[in-house]
Amino acid sequence: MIPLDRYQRDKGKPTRVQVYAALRDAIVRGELEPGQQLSENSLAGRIGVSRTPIREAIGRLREDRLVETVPQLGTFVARVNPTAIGDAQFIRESLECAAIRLSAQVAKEEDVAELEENLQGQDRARAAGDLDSFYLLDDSFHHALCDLSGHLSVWIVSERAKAHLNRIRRLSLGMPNYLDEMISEHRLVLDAVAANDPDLAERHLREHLRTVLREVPRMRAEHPDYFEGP
Amino acid sequence: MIPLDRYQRDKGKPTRVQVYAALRDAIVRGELEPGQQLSENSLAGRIGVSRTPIREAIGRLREDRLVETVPQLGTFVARVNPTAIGDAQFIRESLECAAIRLSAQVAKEEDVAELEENLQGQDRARAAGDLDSFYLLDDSFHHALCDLSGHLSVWIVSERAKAHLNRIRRLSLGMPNYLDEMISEHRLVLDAVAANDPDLAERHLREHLRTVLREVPRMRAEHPDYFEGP
DNA sequence: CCTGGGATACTTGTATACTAGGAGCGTGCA
DNA sequence: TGCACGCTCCTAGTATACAAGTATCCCAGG
Repeated sequence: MIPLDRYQRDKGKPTRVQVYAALRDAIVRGELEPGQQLSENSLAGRIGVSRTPIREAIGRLREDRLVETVPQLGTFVARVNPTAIGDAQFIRESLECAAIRLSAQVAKEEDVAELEENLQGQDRARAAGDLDSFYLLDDSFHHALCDLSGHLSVWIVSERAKAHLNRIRRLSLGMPNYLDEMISEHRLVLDAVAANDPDLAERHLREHLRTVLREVPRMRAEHPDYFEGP
Repeated sequence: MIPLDRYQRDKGKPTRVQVYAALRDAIVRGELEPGQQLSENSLAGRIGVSRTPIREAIGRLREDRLVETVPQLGTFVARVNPTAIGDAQFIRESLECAAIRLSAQVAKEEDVAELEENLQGQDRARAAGDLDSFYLLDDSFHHALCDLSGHLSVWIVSERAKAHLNRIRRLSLGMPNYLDEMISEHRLVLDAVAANDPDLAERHLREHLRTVLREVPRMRAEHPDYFEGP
């Protein structure tokens, strides 16, 4: 259930970081369902380490608001919070749009070539219907665009802040025509960056990011138990 | 040396959160100097709790990049990293400027009145030469402006991301005329918000935030041991 | 049949014991 | 004198033991 092996190739005892990555991924991918309880003891037993590293991993998840823990009672996978999604979207949009303005100004041919290759990979993943690969390529695409700005820590901050948003993103991939839309929007963004046009790049990126957000109501209708509150 | 009592009024055993807040404050205020070693054992003994809550607090500080730990060797207060400052400034600027655009659109009279009161407090703190109070009021001012946007988690993310920047901010307060400059810039921002002018508010805020950044070279000249690498 | 109380089996939080590894110093040998 | 080896102490990392609190189930009693 917890895809630890994806983050732990060396087969030694997993570290807290690997435990964190595995749990986070399992939550974002929906393998651990909202509301489900995460027992430190059973996780420790199943993974084969003591409670200490498990606790540290859960502590990070708590800061990401991916889990909620009630003292002396239990730790539970958080439901998706619509307010948190809105906030995450705002943060993501602010950071990525600001970054891409710089990126568009400094992008060299080789940078564009690399992004181009990624984009073709997205096309292949779509043709193969491989949602997992597409999700990873999508992330790499935005990550690379962000890093081009030179502010490497922006992606790190953004990544942690948009955990709730990622859960929606992951869910949305199954919608019909959604991948086509994503790819053609990525194309527009990349072309603007290649043309070193910050204004156009920002506009297309902002539009693209909001496409994701527009899926929220549909996701909520399809997976009502994923969401919390009003 | 560690002002734990500032975060722990009830005199019970301090929690990990209180330990984190106290250590973070001590580092930002410069009471714990860059390069200084933080021993989990001695901290635990001095504060009167076991290593476990200390470790969790140090774990968060590590994520903030305020400390660096070398396994089996020790944990050390990080030196201020110029790259980290640049990144923090970029993140802060992106988030706060985006937020204030919304804030300026929705600000009501009572919001402005509250900010006005804060601003007068800043004036009193300047007159009294009370840097600590000024720093707190400055933070509240930006915090309140940010929250007006409705995206409450923006401040939380920004706060954690700009830890390195805060260390500079705190150092800069001693510069002559610096407080006057801060206050008059706050005035410009607040007036633009009161006038519900997003563009003007953003422009003044961006200008204000960069004033802080301009102090970095001077701080580096005065406290060379605070900084790392080129 | 319904309700109340208590044992019990969980939970997280904290404290402590143990492990592995690096730093530094002192001693002994060349 | 200088270098090298080894011992000792300290570190973080991990495992385990203990404490405190909550939900649940079962049984007794009305």
